[in-house]
Amino acid sequence: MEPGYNNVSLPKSSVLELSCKSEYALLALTELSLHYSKGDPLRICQIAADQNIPDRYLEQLLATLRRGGFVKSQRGAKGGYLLTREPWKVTLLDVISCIEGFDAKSKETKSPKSTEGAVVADVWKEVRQSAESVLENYTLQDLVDKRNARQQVDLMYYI
Amino acid sequence: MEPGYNNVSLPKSSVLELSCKSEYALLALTELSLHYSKGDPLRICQIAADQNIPDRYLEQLLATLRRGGFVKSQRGAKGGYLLTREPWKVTLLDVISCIEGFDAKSKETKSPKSTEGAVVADVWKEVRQSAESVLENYTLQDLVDKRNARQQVDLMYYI
DNA sequence: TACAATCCCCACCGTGGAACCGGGATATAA
DNA sequence: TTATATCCCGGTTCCACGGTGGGGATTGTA
Repeated sequence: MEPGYNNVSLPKSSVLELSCKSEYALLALTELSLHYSKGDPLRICQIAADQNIPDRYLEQLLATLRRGGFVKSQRGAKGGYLLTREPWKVTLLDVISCIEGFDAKSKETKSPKSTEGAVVADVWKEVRQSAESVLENYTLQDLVDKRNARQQVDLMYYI
Repeated sequence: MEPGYNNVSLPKSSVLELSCKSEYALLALTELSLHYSKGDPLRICQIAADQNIPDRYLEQLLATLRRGGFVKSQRGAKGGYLLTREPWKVTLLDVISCIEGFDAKSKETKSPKSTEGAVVADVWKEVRQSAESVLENYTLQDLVDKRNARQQVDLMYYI
């Protein structure tokens, strides 16, 4: 058998964690959401500096988000990025699906041959759906709101 | 900044998937659960053949499970592996935590510096807990039961 | 005691993704 | 035209995963 993956119901993957990539993307989109009411674009290096993200890496992620229709870009001087949708209309699942690219991945259940394999695959599916339902219940606006609430608390502790 | 990981609340890793490793481990433990009432051990190559798992790889996983206290081994001729606990007392979360080794990982929240980082980290945590709660609600015995139920159905379709 | 069966341990390899970095082309405002 | 941005293509490093190999230790059985 060739190296790589054996015939199981799983594609590749690893642990039950969300990637740094997705976190960066959400941080950037939060920043853009905060800036949404004003119509001027935000530069990559601006977002990167504010959120402490390597700018060249962020560039790639924003490109993915642009292809996914979450942001639009304006090139040239005074250019940058803008949200295309209202922050309260974008769920975290939307974003993460785009970044991790598992839209095209929902078809790979691979028909596990053993009965046990199918049973485990069912559990896997349930776990994933449970995680996705959490992500589906938050929008970018929620992140902004949580951020503001937390800053209030931080401020109170500071005084 | 040196290459590798930037300072975010996430460790490494990737998507919301469970690994092949964990699936193999659960399949093997299901097999051992089926055999639990009889007291004789199961050989690695036996489990591997039944579940279609590469035996040399399964050996490593069983070693991990042994160190985790889920199975015990009997060496020498007529040796093999046995469950140490009753199948209904072992949750899938127990097993997967052992295999993926994220018991020692719950401390690495890395104190994200930005408020937004903390907000995203909260969501991450919630997602993880949601996934874990699903895994916590199933035991090895449940896998056996689901397997038997599914085999009934398969049999009906066969007739 | 010899021997075969079986687990044990350590080391290795290939692949693919994550997280970056660089350089040059292109578009745009001033 | 020039400074400022994004765009695009590529490369690099690191590491976990999936899998393989070899030799050693242990144990039942003849």
